[in-house]
Amino acid sequence: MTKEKLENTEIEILNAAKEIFQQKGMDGARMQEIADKAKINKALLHYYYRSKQLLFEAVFKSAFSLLAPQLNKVLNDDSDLFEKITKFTDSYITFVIKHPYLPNFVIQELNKNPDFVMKLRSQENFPTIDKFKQQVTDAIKEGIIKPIEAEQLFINIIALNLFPFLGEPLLMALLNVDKKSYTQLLQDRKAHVADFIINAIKI
Amino acid sequence: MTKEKLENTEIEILNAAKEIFQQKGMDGARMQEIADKAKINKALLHYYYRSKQLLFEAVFKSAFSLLAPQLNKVLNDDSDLFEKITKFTDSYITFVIKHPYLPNFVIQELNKNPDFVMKLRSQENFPTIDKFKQQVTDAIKEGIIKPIEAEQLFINIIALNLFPFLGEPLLMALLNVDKKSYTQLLQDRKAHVADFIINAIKI
DNA sequence: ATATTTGTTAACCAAATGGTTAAACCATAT
DNA sequence: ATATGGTTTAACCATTTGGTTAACAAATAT
Repeated sequence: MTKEKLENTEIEILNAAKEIFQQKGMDGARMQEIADKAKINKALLHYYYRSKQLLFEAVFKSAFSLLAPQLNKVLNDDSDLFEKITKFTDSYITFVIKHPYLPNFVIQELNKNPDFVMKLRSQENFPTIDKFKQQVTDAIKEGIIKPIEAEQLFINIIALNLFPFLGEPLLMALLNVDKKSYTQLLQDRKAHVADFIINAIKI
Repeated sequence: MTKEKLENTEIEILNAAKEIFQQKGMDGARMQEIADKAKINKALLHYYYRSKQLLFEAVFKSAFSLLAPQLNKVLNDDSDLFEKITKFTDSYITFVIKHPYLPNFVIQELNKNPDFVMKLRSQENFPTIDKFKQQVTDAIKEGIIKPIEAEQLFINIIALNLFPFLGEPLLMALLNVDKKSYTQLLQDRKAHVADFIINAIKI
């Protein structure tokens, strides 16, 4: 079928582009390599996506729309503060195992092109901190946690969860462990990080 | 003087290369741009550094040799555990203000080329975790801090301090703050992060 | 003084790269 | 069967890019 073939090709290109862009970044990626991975002629890339820049943006938006729900688990989930910290910490590692290059890719390309953020803000479902802020304020008022800025707490949660993946090669070298031990270390963090955070803030 | 001129040019090239490579990465950097910034002819880059790869490696090693002492403040400083956490947290932000692109650059290029780590390990002064590990073990034995793996604690300290810079554009967007407010937030972290860590581990 | 080594440049080169074109292919509607 | 529309390809193109060359300039050694 024409329609099916079309969608297949278009999706095949996007998938190939995701792999290449996420591993090599905008600058390191080659259109020919994406075409090879998608097993199509290079001209087809332009037929469907016009230019490298537009293909890249499609990949980036798609990547961010996978990351956003993860962040929303902290920012806009209904569960109790401690519970959501535990849940996020536990589920995030699963997410990264499924998309190993994604968080690094998003952060890296955002750093290289900070104005890019604008294009995301307008997007549906862009995470906001308001609800989380209210939740932290309430928890403080109720005497459940020590006074802390919601922004700082949020940064801490994200930092403790994302950084071990962003800094993997550096940390592996500093800790002098191989890939297998490091993976074990990351698994141990599931139990460790939530405790660490909760200990830091609970009264 | 020849000697002076030579060293001047060579250093001028390295400085220009640092700026360009650290901002644009290996793939995004252009030899011509580096030459322009150093105000010399492009051929001189090759005269002094042979190839883009070698020039890049010189920049990378130089960058890492600036970062290493920072990490050693956590790993190999003689001061008391709580004190060194406070000192590191406080001094790290000053370091990053002086070298804004450096940590991101090191982590990014290490991710893109993990075998690169080998070239660093052999380097003089490469940080190791042994001393810190002993210190944590002792502090636990003395009942000063709760049981915790030294590796996890180290990752946490580095994560909480590095991530706000690595993820700056992302965090600015999520927190919906401008550059000025974000800088203020980072300043506030000087007081906040050490407390956060110490609260999490002290008995 | 002059030969020699070192530093610097303009011009050049081959390969790679993003992008285009024109023709072929192929499913479907008439 | 055939005209029509979107889909796919091989060949091509202009530009960019890392790197080289040969000649010139400047310093140092003899």
